[in-house]
Amino acid sequence: MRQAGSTSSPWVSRRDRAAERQSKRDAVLCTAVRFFNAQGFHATSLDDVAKALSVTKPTIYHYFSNKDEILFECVRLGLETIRDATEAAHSDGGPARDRLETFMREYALVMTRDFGICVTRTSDDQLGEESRAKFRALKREINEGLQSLVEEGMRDGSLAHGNAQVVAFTVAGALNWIARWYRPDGGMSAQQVADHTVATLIHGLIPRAPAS
Amino acid sequence: MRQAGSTSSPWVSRRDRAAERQSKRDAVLCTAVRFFNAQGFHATSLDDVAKALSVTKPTIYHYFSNKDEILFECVRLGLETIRDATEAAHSDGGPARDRLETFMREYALVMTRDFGICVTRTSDDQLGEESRAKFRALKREINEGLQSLVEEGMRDGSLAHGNAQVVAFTVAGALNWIARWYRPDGGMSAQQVADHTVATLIHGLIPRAPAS
DNA sequence: ACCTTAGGTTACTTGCGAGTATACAAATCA
DNA sequence: TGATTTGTATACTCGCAAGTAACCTAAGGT
Repeated sequence: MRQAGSTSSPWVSRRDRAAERQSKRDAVLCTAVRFFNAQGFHATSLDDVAKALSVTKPTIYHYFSNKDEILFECVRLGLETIRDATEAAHSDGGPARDRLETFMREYALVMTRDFGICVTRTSDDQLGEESRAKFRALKREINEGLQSLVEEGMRDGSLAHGNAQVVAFTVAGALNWIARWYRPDGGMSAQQVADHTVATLIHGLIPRAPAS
Repeated sequence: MRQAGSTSSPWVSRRDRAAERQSKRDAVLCTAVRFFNAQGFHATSLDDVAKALSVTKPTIYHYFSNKDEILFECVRLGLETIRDATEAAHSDGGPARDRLETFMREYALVMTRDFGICVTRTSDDQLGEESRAKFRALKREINEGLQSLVEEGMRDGSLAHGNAQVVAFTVAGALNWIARWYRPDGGMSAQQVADHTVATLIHGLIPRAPAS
């Protein structure tokens, strides 16, 4: 727990205390997201989460102002990872198709992890006013990033022409769905799932060589 | 309301009364599913639904034994349409690829309608014991049907070789996602969305002719 | 005329879980 | 040493919505 506090004196102060607070906050999120994914948000009481951490509910309220905030922080962690990947895909060089592929793989991997799973299981009616707005904004940002990547690829000829919006949603849907069916103990690694799913989307269902 | 009662005598009886009861049941489902889709299941109270129908809550309990049953009937209506389409796709003749394509289009269309939308917004933690089991069974049946169709296509050469399970989930994910983004007033008809999405999945993202 | 059943109402119970008031202990600060 | 801040617990409030009890009315069967 007591991480990187230069000297390991018993007098932990300022920076260290802040770090400890942060790590406890994180612990709440990690525990909460597992419950949310396993039982659903509404079916999870903060007493459940508290008990799993061997504390009581008011302790949780010491780190978060309400249940909404906890859920939002979970989805934020998932979404920001993906958003950062879109940004990387845009600033990198090379043909759009390659950048898209890299992005898709990263996206798929996030969907095999707790916070990513939470994103797809959360619908915005579970969040209050303000969180909902931020949640939607993040999702829109990601979708626009994905769509503009697709458009770029259609323009530079590395992707087949078509309705970029539909293509973007098709990709997003297939990738998001991973969160619903992937099980770590199911014979495939997360990486394999990501690779196969991306390959399916890229190459399509029908054979390449001699179209029927 | 008084439908097809042969003569339109004021003495409605037996069969007609049963039909009327059924139509009221259906009205509850139609109203409820709209609320569920708009606000989420938990955020919808049966008082809301009752008020929208200009009746009171106990009236609803006259047609359904609890809230679970209402939700389950909604998803059942959506899922059974899809399941029937899988069965049709299996019993029809012709190359598997064509049957798969027809099935996908039908699936996509269901996802633009209320009961289909409800299916993807419902996670099984919202249902009680028994309904949950039936819900899962239906979904599994559909997925197995889809997957075996894919396997058949890979065998007869009308579909590209690959991991049939991943392919099935990729298809299901892309199609299910339609329920999350399609808006009837968004410039595309349901049919167009279905066609474009299916085409994207079938042909893949990269161009067919001169692969870069 | 009378009983029964269907469909509906008003008014209630009830339980769960989010969020809070209050108190307490330990450590840091001055 | 005393004051203040931080983290935690115990024990509560409180509102909402699911589900129920009891009652009413009208129509159909006999």
